[in-house]
Amino acid sequence: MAGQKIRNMEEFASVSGISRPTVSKYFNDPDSVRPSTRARIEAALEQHDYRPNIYAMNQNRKLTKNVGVVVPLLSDPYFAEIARNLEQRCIAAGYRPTLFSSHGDPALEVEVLDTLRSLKPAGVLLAPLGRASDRQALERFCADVPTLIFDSSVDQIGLAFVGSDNFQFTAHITDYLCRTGEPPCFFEMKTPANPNAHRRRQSYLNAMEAFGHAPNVVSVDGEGWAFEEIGRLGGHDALQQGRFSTNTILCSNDRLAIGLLTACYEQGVRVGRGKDCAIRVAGQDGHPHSRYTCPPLTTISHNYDAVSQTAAEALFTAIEGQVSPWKSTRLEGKLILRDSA
Amino acid sequence: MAGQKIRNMEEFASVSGISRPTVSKYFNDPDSVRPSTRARIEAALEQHDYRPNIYAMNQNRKLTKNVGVVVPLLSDPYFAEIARNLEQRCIAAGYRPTLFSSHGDPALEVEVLDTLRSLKPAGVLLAPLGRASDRQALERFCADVPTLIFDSSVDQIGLAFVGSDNFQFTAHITDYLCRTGEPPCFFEMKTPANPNAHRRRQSYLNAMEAFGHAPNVVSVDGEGWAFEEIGRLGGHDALQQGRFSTNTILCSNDRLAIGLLTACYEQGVRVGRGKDCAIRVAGQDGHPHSRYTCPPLTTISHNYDAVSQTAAEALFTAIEGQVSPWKSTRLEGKLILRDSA
DNA sequence: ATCAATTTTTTACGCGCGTAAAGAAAAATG
DNA sequence: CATTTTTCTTTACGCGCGTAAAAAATTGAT
Repeated sequence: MAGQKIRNMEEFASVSGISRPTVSKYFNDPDSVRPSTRARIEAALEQHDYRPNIYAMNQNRKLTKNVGVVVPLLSDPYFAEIARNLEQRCIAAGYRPTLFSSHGDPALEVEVLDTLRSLKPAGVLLAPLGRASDRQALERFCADVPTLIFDSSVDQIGLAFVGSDNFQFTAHITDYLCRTGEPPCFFEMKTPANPNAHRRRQSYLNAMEAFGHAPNVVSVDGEGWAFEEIGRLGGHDALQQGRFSTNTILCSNDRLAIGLLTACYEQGVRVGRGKDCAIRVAGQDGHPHSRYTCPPLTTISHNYDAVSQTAAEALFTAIEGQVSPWKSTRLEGKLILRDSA
Repeated sequence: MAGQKIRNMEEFASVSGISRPTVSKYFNDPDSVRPSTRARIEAALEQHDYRPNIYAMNQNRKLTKNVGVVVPLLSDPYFAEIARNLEQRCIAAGYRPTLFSSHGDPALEVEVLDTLRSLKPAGVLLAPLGRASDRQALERFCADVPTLIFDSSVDQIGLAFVGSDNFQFTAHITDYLCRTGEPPCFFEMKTPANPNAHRRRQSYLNAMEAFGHAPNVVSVDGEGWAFEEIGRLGGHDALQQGRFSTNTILCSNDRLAIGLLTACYEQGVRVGRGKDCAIRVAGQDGHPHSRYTCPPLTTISHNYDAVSQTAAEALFTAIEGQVSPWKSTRLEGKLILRDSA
């Protein structure tokens, strides 16, 4: 860190003893220059700490190294966690990730895509809002920008889809619940934000039929992304009205389950698999918080690492020129047994 | 949206009938041109949807419209929520926010600041990691970039500090607990990540002295930002070893309380203010999740809106030229009574 | 209508870098 | 060693826009 301050690549090139175009080439891809040249540049880099002006860089490059990461709701730790994971993978692969959240609002999602477009990203990892998304806006965006859809699939949009196998999720945990006690009721939102919810309900119905049990879907009112509150209020209603036909409740997702647990507590209904417990409650997602509910929540967890790795790698190979047909990858979840069911 | 595609400001200027420098002036500040001119530009804007190239824009502007928002841990819904709030305020004020998280890692925090520096932001809203932060790196950054520190104060760095009044927080809730039952023990991490924790402990000691009660600080081991797990494990130990001298526990923060509640559940200790409950537990922060614990957590909540509004406005006025001396603003919290205490 | 103040137009340059082309130098090959 | 291949240097242009300066046009008030 000695020497005078470097103002631009011209100056840096001269102190490093390499021509500017070669230095430019190095910053675009360090492997594209001879090892000895690379060493000289990196030696100079250590002495003079210079960083290329990203604005001048991106202005002329046909493709930037920017990658957008978009999630529907960043205040949901599940998305925050997966976003963090994706972010790290982008950095490791030499890209510059930028994080966006639609905050549950379709209009904001469109705005995010517009902002993203002006960033001229090399690619985008997008978890759409789902049902509320502006389909056409998504399609137009995907036509312009290499976009990989994750978490929640919308038609056959983008380069590919990577997410969890919701059928397997629900089939697996329904199976577990049936084998260990009364068959579950299914607790869900009447108008879920996320298309995954429909798959889970269908999978529940299939699994129950396979077992020869009568299904019981309890759908509760509520719009938006405040799932806990929807689960709590809906849970109160359902409990008071005796809408649960068995002592076991499988929730469409963990956040709904968390709200339902609160409702149970508030009604004095003991939850768990102990003798003294009235009902069992299970969730789905492996939400970061599910470990700390009371009782800790039995759930089926996304394979966070595998989903984000598959998604990131698929995007990167697409960016780097590999053309492959649209593909949907759905990864299995892992049952996490805790005290609630 | 008719007409041919606009490639650059030159073309847009010609279709709008205004000269390019004036159009440029408009995009920099719509109010800087005559209303009639502005109307003509905006009319053209509706017909031709053109957006200036942000890279070319930012390259030459002395000051960009970028604002960095940095939080220590985005997967903590508290920070996610405040980040969302700040983001919206930036957009409303005509800035372009970019969100960063240090993910609890001091090295990452430094990297974030480096990345941010190359974005040449007009200003930064920074919630530092706290104790683990690289003080020197923070100072250097603040010397280069107008930075407003929020949530957790580090010396007298940056333009100003805006956060909550931790003394008031703890004094207020300690007061409540003392008046409604046994005086509280104080449950905290031995080596807290955040300097606010020290203020809260001190405030607890002061309050207890004022009441003439003997204080009892229970400090538990654990490094990092997995507060729930630290609270759970520490809670198990403390409960088993009988380290709580009264039936009331005030936790240094809500996430620790959430972990402690789980420990209580796992040990079969009933929490709440009912006759059949063994202990009372209270938290501090008004964490988004605190409503849904079992029992719902009594806590003292940050004034999210006021903190983010004060922080954002202070930054904007500083960016817009107002020089004012360093100042610390600490906002009071509001007690939220629920069933846990 | 007249004059001053404000705003816009015209003209021109530069920002920092990508990138293309042609020639020089270095490395690899035989 | 001569030859081919690869890499680097030199030179040069352009990207899209900010911005400065001087001239022209518009506005507002007298």
